[in-house]
Amino acid sequence: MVSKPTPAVIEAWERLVRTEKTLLDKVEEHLKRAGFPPLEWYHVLHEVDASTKGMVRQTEVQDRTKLAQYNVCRLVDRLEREGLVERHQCQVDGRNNVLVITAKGRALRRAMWPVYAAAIEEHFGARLSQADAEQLAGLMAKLAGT
Amino acid sequence: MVSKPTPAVIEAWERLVRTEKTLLDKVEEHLKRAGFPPLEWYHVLHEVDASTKGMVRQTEVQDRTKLAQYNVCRLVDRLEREGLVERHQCQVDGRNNVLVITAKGRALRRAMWPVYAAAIEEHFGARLSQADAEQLAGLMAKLAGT
DNA sequence: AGAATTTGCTTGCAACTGCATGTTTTCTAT
DNA sequence: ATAGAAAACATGCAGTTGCAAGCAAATTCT
Repeated sequence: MVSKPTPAVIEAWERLVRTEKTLLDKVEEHLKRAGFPPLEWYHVLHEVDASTKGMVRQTEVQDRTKLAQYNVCRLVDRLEREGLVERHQCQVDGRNNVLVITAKGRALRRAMWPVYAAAIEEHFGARLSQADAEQLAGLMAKLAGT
Repeated sequence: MVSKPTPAVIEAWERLVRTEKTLLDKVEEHLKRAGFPPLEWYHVLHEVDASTKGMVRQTEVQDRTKLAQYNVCRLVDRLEREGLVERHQCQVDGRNNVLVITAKGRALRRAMWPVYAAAIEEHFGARLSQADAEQLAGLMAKLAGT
């Protein structure tokens, strides 16, 4: 049986939802002002770039970015069209796509990071102590289970 | 000058973004399964219903939901089309719209709440202690400034 | 007062998302 | 070995969002 949320929980939820949206908007705005594509592009490029030898299965990206399957599919379409990643069929399991980041893709990711990082720091990091950051990470970990 | 985010800050940021998205998806899914409209509808109805005499200026809704202006405009279009709110021109300042919730709108909001609340509790509240919830609210407050 | 600016809201168009479904490849159970 | 189920990806269509531009009421400045 599921009981009702306490007022403190509701309060925390509302703040979480509102604050996170505001932060994302601000970060997106930084990227846009710098002439870069949306945050999701970065996240996908990051996943591909960060994984072994710059290749991942598409489904892996899905899991890690929490994007819907069809959104990853179409986002990869766009990335591919821009020459930022390549899509190959997996040799081992023919159902999978293997994504490979290109030099251009890696360059874009590298160029975006300083802007992204500065935005994170300005709107997020600068307002938190080290302990705060760890606390927040801990709370998110609690929320992320199953 | 803006310095770079520390690893702890980056970690917290990534977890925040990913976890929040996951939670929102889960909550949305609950509403959908119960045959209700999206969360944003609830949020807007909530703002209108919760304010004095069930009316607010549209711009107020914008501020409180953090939705873009054109999104509020079009979301209100849909709510109006469904007979959930009414849009009137403000007597005092002709630029403003005043939103008035209808009986139907109020009823929908009331019907949605138990489902929404249960989802919040299941995926969020149940994983946090009272102290956790307060801590999280506190952290969000720090992040929400200016 | 009259022009210029600001504020609040709307809208055409293009891009993106969600839903439902389809296709192909692999896995499972008999 | 084979039928049935599942996993991974793609896609047509309708609905939603973002951008840029627009309009109208109020405020500010000269």
